[in-house]
Amino acid sequence: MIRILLADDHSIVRDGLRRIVEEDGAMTVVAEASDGLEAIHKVAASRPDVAVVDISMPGLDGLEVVSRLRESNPGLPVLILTMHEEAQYIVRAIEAGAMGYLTKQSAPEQLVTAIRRIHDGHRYITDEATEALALRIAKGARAKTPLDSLSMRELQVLRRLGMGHTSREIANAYNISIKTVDTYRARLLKKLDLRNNAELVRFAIQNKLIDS
Amino acid sequence: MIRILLADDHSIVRDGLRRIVEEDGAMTVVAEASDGLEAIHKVAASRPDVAVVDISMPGLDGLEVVSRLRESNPGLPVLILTMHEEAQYIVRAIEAGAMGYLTKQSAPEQLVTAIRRIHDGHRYITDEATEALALRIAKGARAKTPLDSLSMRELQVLRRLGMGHTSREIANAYNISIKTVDTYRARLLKKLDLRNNAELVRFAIQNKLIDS
DNA sequence: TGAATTTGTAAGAAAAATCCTGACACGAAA
DNA sequence: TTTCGTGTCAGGATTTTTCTTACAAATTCA
Repeated sequence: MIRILLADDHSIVRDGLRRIVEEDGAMTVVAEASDGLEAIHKVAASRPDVAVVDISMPGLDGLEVVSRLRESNPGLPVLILTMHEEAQYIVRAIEAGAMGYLTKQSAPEQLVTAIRRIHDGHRYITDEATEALALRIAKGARAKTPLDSLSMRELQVLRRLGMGHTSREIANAYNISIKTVDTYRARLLKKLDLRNNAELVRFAIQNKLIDS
Repeated sequence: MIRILLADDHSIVRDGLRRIVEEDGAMTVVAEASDGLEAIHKVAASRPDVAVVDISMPGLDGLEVVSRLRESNPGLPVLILTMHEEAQYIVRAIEAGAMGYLTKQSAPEQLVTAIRRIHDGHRYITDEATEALALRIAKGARAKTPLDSLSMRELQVLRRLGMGHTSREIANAYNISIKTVDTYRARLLKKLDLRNNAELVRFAIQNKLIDS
């Protein structure tokens, strides 16, 4: 029996996922979390075999959760679930240490397959994801879009700023100093050649980092 | 047996919803759609008793779908599902003619309850939604779009803020005090129910006040 | 018509964010 | 091995934001 932790901030979605997973007799959801921090705590408490984590959650986002779990539970394979099919996230997710990446557009069977695969120690990456990854490698780390030049932290901060979060909120979310957030902001402005928050927001929207 | 049409562009989510709904023995999903247009076609083809429609879909969005169904199938009650808990959408959904409004943060049982309620000819609005609606009505009875409630100056300032201008620049442009600009900004935030510049920018972009 | 509200204008004070400069450790790359 | 990018943070000067209050003129409502 594969023991699973589900993290998604939409309880209806989470519940649906649980039913999909449990319909396969060999899997069971042992814990659910509605935000990143809760996910981390519940992993510690219920020691699942696999974690399925939505990328956009309040508090700690999915990427951050993966990073942290990588440290605290190196053996735990994490499957990233997302609504965004943008390639950006795929690469980030893999970099952060996710073993699988699945969009919610995928067929339900893929969820089950993906869980089984990563539980067996393999990676599960959808075709689109593979393509994006391949492309990335083919281009040889050469920055195609300005987005590629951003580090993970920078991307996270950009996303949050785009959503209208204040430096303080971001600092709290990631447990870092406001000053640090400030530094990322400065680096973002420089790298993206923008002048202020308004332009950052516009950039984030244009690049579909946030939903409209 | 309540016959349901499900429209959501994420098939995993859709599948989860279907399982939730069908677990209740008295409901069955007779059609699924992954975008707005498909939803409208399938309503015509399979004549469901209730339509459950996600608000954010490619092509026609949920609100548009509701509006159209209102014309073509006046008797069909529509439940709007959304990830956004923002008040804005609630009001618009009701205006568009939705009989129910539910966020994905809601408990799964609420979905079943909501479907049953609107099938019985009632409305189903969550408490948060009700509150938002009441607030809206209490505040500014009319006001077709929030934009209509803005004065000329406010609109000008909104535009500039959206373009990334600082209060100082705006003050200079119109030969008024920074403090005055500041007042407009405060009034904008209040009228539009926004919290900060980032949201103002987003609003300006969404309402096509600036070419992004 | 008279009362209430909106609009355009602005100040003061406190809190928060921005800007700029510098720093340091660490790992990866050149 | 030196440089570069990243993640982290600080100090201090400057701006911006936030909140509150104010008031006359225009407008709208009862």
